[in-house]
Amino acid sequence: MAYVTIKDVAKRAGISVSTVSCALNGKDRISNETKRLVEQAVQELHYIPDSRARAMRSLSTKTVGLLVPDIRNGYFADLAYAVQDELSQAGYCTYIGTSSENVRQQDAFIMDMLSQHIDGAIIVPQGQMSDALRRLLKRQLPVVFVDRSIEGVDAETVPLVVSDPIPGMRDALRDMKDLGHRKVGYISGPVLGSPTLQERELAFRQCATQLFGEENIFVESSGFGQSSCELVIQRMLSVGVTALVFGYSPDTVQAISVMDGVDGILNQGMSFVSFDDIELFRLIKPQVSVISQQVQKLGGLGAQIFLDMLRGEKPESQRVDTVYMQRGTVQLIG
Amino acid sequence: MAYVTIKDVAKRAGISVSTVSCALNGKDRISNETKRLVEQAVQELHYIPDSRARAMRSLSTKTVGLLVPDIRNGYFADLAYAVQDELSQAGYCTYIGTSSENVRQQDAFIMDMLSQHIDGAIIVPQGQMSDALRRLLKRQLPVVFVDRSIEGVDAETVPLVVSDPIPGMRDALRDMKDLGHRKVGYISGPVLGSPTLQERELAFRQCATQLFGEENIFVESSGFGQSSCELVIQRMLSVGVTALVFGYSPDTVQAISVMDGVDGILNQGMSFVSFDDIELFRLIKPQVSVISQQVQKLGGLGAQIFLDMLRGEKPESQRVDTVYMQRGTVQLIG
DNA sequence: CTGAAAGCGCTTACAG
DNA sequence: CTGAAAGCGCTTACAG
Repeated sequence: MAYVTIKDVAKRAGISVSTVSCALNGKDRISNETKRLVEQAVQELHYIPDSRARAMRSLSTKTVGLLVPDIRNGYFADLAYAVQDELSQAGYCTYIGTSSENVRQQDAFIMDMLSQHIDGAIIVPQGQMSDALRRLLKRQLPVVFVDRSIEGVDAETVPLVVSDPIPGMRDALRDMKDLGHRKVGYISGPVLGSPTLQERELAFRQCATQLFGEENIFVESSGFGQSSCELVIQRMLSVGVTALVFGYSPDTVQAISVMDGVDGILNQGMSFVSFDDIELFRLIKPQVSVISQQVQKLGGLGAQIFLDMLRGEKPESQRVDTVYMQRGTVQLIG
Repeated sequence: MAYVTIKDVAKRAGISVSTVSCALNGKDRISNETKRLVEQAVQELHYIPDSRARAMRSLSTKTVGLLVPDIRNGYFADLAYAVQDELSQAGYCTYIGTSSENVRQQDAFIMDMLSQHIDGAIIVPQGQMSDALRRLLKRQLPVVFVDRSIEGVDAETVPLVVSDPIPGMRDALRDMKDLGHRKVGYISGPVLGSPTLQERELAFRQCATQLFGEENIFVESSGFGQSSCELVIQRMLSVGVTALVFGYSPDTVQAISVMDGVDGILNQGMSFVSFDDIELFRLIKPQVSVISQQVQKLGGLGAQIFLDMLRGEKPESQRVDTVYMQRGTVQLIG
């Protein structure tokens, strides 16, 4: 079945192509009679405008690219959903791509986007600057970074939508203090090259120092591989730490899995809180206390700022407060 | 920054647009010298062909639509990843859309796809036939249904890639029998209007009857809402059922969550197995025994069949065997 | 209020 | 081996 074109509609309605186009796009003053004719022909023929052809003439393609590290990760799936939801309401079609935390794949996706002439992109960058990313940026298209940033990219040109670790961190640590904990630890994840994780660690240092004193806080600056997980926790215990903050949720998942469940950790006398309110943490018993980044909010806000930029407004970076959700894994000491 | 076009490349290389086009697409016999010239100009100018313009002239847009019920569901995220991976290797760009188990949103996405002139679509249909779906099908574009089917759609025109519940079901039930269970139950989920779930229930009835005898199998034909979950299990226990198969993983998740964890169910004296090998089932302790649909395989196969259709081959529906993965939730009776 | 014409960036026969 | 021309489906000034 061949596609119905605007020509077919014009022929059917007995008027010119340009008039049909105007009628369809609400341009000029078209007589009601003509509008009706067009409407009818469109219905009868099941005409669907070719957005590619349309895009070639107008400046906009009404498509935007969304790049996430991995769509299989529940956190990013939530983010993608929120972004797509917001954009589709504004009439934009979202291309979702997965970089697999891998520059090659990221670049391939960006080049694809570029060749599709997307109107802009929302990106969760990973690692550093890359060729394709540089090219995308040079295009001067609206681009927003969400959840993570890249060193050396000017927040003036690429606004950032990331969460502010402080509020959630502070509340979590206060809760620990209220429950009698005196020494607290932090496991920071693969902090190298991730400004977000670096900032998170800094937030811990600040808040914890204030509440517990510098001599009572302990930080393990890197995440752990399969083997060392129990070791790290043992080490923390041996210096008297009784409550832990996990800065990187995959570490938490691993710890839970390796230590024989949440209870395995608690039974050692270690309370804990994790970043990221992922589904797993809500489903297992006891539920894991978290510092939520409010990812739907991050995504929604990212999309909104993006839409603002499309409208020509000056972009402005935004922070979303993290929120501490008290659940079962921070227990009274002793 | 304005886009670099083929004209710019031609000018830079000092040759005509058509020659550049031919050189780029490997058509005709172009002299090596000319090829080099083009190559160089492309490099210098950072030329990226406009795929929309290209698509308008050729028949294909090199894009395909992928519709899943909800990308936030880990199962579909895995599926989407597998499909996208396979298609991108073949040079196709995948639009991923979420229907939210909602016909309106599904139709909006399909109409979008149609207006983008996708080369075809891979769809996890939900509910019944809809207007937009009918239109998509009428376009005679390659379409493949994955994971679910729709009543009244001819498998000749829309091949189906779904899993075969029998192998996994049989092995699961055998395991139960080996461990001493004599009466088994099945909770089927929202079976109405879902041929896949219906078939799954049938598979249970067949296999279980064979192994345990008709009088020893019990089926609750609908999934449960929040409240009745414990009730259903109690009812099963009261008739002597000691092992359960969940046909619909959201039911399992709910049961685990409501019954205070996996142990909450096991402690009542109820062993169980669930369909779908989702991440959660692997992370909690004890791990949940599952009947896996091998979703990556489903997705990959769906994409392959789709690509076959694009090449003009006759489509053929495929089955993927389910696989029973024995883990901790089927215990020795007594 | 309506239509003829030009052009978006590309490809594809068709001459040369 | 290379180039001029037509055309994909649409929109957008510009006349009328």
